[in-house]
Amino acid sequence: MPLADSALDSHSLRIVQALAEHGSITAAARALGYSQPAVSQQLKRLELRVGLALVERVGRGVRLTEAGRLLARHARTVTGALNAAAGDLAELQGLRAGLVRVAAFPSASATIVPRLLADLGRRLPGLSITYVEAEPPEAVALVRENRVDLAITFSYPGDLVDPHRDSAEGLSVTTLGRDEVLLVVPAGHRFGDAESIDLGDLAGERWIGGCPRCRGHLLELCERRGFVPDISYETDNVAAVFGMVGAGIGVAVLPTLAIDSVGARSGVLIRPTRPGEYRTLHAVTADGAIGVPALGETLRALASLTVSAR
Amino acid sequence: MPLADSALDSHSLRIVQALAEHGSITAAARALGYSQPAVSQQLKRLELRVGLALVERVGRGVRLTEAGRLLARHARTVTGALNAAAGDLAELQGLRAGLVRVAAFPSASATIVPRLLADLGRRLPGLSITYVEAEPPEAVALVRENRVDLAITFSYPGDLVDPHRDSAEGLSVTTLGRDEVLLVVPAGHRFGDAESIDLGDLAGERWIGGCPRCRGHLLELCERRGFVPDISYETDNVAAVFGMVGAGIGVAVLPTLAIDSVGARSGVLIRPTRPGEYRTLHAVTADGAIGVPALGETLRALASLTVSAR
DNA sequence: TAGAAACCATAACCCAGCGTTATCCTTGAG
DNA sequence: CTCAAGGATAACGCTGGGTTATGGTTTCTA
Repeated sequence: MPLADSALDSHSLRIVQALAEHGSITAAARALGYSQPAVSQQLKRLELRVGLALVERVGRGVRLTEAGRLLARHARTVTGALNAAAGDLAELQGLRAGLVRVAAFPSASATIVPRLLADLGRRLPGLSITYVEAEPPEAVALVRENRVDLAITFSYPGDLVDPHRDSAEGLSVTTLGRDEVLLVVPAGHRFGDAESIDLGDLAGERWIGGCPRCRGHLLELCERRGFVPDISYETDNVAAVFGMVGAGIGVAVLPTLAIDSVGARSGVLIRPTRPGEYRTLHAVTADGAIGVPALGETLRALASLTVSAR
Repeated sequence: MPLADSALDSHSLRIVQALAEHGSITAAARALGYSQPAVSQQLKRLELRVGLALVERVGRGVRLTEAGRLLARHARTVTGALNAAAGDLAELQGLRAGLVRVAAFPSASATIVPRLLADLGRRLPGLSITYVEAEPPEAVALVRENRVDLAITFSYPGDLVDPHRDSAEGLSVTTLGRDEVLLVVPAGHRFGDAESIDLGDLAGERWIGGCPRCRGHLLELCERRGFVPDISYETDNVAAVFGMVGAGIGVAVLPTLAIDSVGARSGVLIRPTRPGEYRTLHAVTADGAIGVPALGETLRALASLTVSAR
């Protein structure tokens, strides 16, 4: 069969295209969600199949040869055609199934998601929604794997690990709004009467760490204030955080959604930080999927809910 | 990543397209060179990935659903783009490498191929040719696998096994000419003085079978004349056939190329059959590959050689 | 009406492609 | 000169995708 059938395939072309766009094997790998050796080996195998060099070493990097550039140009056509097919299929799927599969992190489960489901239930009774709880990296992976249509995620300023895998390649990421990060201190705390509390003033306190990403953010916040927090306990369980703070074991920072998810608790005070801290909420979908009517409606509903939540 | 990246790939689309073109999973499998379960399972996996039915059972066959037809339409674009890429790459390869890889059956090795190599050597000194001997089915497989650029094959009228695998899908098959099939009888044979010999007149003779395909053809020839040949010996070795015929052990039919490949032999007479019998010679290349200048030149040279060989 | 052929689905099995991690080498920047 | 960035290679494991075997259903033919 022709070269196209035995040597060229869409996956290989996608890799050549990523190399053309990102300039290095390492960057292309990151963009595609593979390791650097994976891309290096794939290119090597493709070169063997087509019988031509596609990349050449230049210094410590590589560049595409003429043959490689030729393939990269064709790759755009091929992936464009595949995306068009996927878009049409997704549209057919959306029209037919009227189904939107949603994933979100735990504190959204008790706050945003119930309101979203209620709102959509009223306005689009024929729409089916499935929901699974997943932290942002896992939720994004589910979108990439087409197991979920919409992921609600969050990111902190300065996050070193991008939940969208260093690149939103193949994803459509929409900012939904900000979720304020607040201090939780025991009732009767010496700064409890303040309208807001400077984090630096809590340098000597013991801290309750939250989820790994929240903890990472806490570390960064405190570092900016010039101290390293003494984290005595770590738990993802928001109610447990409240319990410990209420018992005077330490203080914590929690996002508003997390606080709202367990409701008001006696024995603790909640105060904004000075300056204010926030995390950003995102809606993540697959490229092209937004053309699916059901998903479009869901995103619009979600956006309006999170605007009013600000 | 979008559906295109995780669920849709060119290989899957090629299978959907083959089903659209050939009408059944069995026929699509034949066209693609796979077994029927292989295609059936691929379609099943694709359906799971895209989350839609692509085929539905109708009687003992299947037909494409709306989603399947949608994908088949897109498949034409995708495979067209891949073929364009392959064509450009092959052209670049041909221009650069100046290499043509040839495969042909044994009796061509001693006749057509040396003349081809000599002719091209004179006219295109910069061209490199590699040659491997292979019977037609194997030679065609080498073309399909892109291990060979050009295969010289033959077929007999009524061949039940098509060396091009039931379909020339992905191949370009050019008729080169006819190769007359002749009778080889011992010198002094009772019909040796005749200008040509009716096969029916040799019904009572003992026969020397040739290669499996030649033998198959012999059986068919004789069946048309109303008898079943008594095949005493079977060998692919043309010289051995001559030796046995010369020793009076039996008679044989051999194509002209086979006869020419070992040259004239004493002790045997060579006569045309009445009516004349022929096999057809073909040049087989991959679709699109003919655009490669070096291969184009080789094909032209081959065609002119085999025209003058008629 | 019965048997055979055509077509498809499924199961079990095997293997090669394709990802990973580990590690080393080369190049370039500071 | 040292360290970081980028790439290549090796070893390993896993899974997708092919095979054969086989059974079921449908349709055609005698």
